[in-house]
Amino acid sequence: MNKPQLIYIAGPTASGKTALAIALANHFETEIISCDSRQFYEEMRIGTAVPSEEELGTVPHHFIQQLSVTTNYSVGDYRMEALTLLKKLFKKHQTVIMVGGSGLYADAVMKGLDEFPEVDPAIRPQLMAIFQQEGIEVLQDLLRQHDIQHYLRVDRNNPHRLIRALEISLSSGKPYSSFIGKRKAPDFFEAQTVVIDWEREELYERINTRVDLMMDEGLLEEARSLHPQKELNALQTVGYRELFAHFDGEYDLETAVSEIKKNTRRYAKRQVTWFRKYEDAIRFEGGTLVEDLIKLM
RNA sequence: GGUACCUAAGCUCAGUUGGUAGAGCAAAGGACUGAAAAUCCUUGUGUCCCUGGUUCGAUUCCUGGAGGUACCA
Repeated sequence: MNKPQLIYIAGPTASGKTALAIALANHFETEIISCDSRQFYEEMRIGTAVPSEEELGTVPHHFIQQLSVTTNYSVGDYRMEALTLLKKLFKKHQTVIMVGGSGLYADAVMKGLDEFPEVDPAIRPQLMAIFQQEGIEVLQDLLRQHDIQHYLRVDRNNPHRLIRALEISLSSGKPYSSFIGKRKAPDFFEAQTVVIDWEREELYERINTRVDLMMDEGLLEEARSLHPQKELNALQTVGYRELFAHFDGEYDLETAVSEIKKNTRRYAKRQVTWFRKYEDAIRFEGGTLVEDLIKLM
């Protein structure tokens, strides 16, 4: 018997993934799982462009607004839940659609993730305090002591990377690098990626237009209600941060909106970079008829 | 209409005592294993407005012109 198939719809923000995923799900009479790390949070609706009520009504969606912004959630959690769900879905469907712009999350499902030990939650705040008070050199020195191998290959100016490696090394007593390189891709399905490409200029036009639309739909109010929680990880998100800065008096509203547009464009660029490495992906120009793509597959 | 100042990278500007130029921002490229819409790295050739002149050599000095800004009429 053929293995079931996961079709992953990738593409930068505002490329039209949602509509394509729904069209494909209808065609295959199946369901959709999201791998958009911000659409998980129920309090963020407008700024993350979650599918409309109507769209959600047509096809069953999973991992959409199932969490509160106060939840601590990570790729590891997502991967486990997504694989469990996929096993269930594949009992009913030969094909399932995954859609979303968080490349790391998609890769965690399709290519696997290494197993790391639980970390003591007290460690990260301590490391962050060291970083803020004493500078990154201290983190670099610590990593050199605890994991010389990883020290030699990490991006040493990146505090997130240093802190993650250190919290694993310190709480397990074993170097971070001793845990990596063992991951395996899950073998109970085949994955096929579809990447939506746009001319850069056209994509940027779509982004600018969409940000204006979000403002019309009430993004300002949505952000205002989240402002008191602005320190939460889930709220380190384009479209919210800039408005928080506006509420804090850092920008006038007009500047905040143009910053949102700029930061969204930059985000899209990073996504494009990530998706370029998907060598086996089917690529097609944004705006192509969905019917043509279905024929192609 | 007159006077003064300006014209330099996509934008805002620094600079060259005459030897063809560099910052910030924007932008582009890249990395990515539990913070990922996060975080981090790399990248600056452009008729120095046009036209004559002086000079071995002009983006730089001088003449004329165009556009802009301010003030005076």
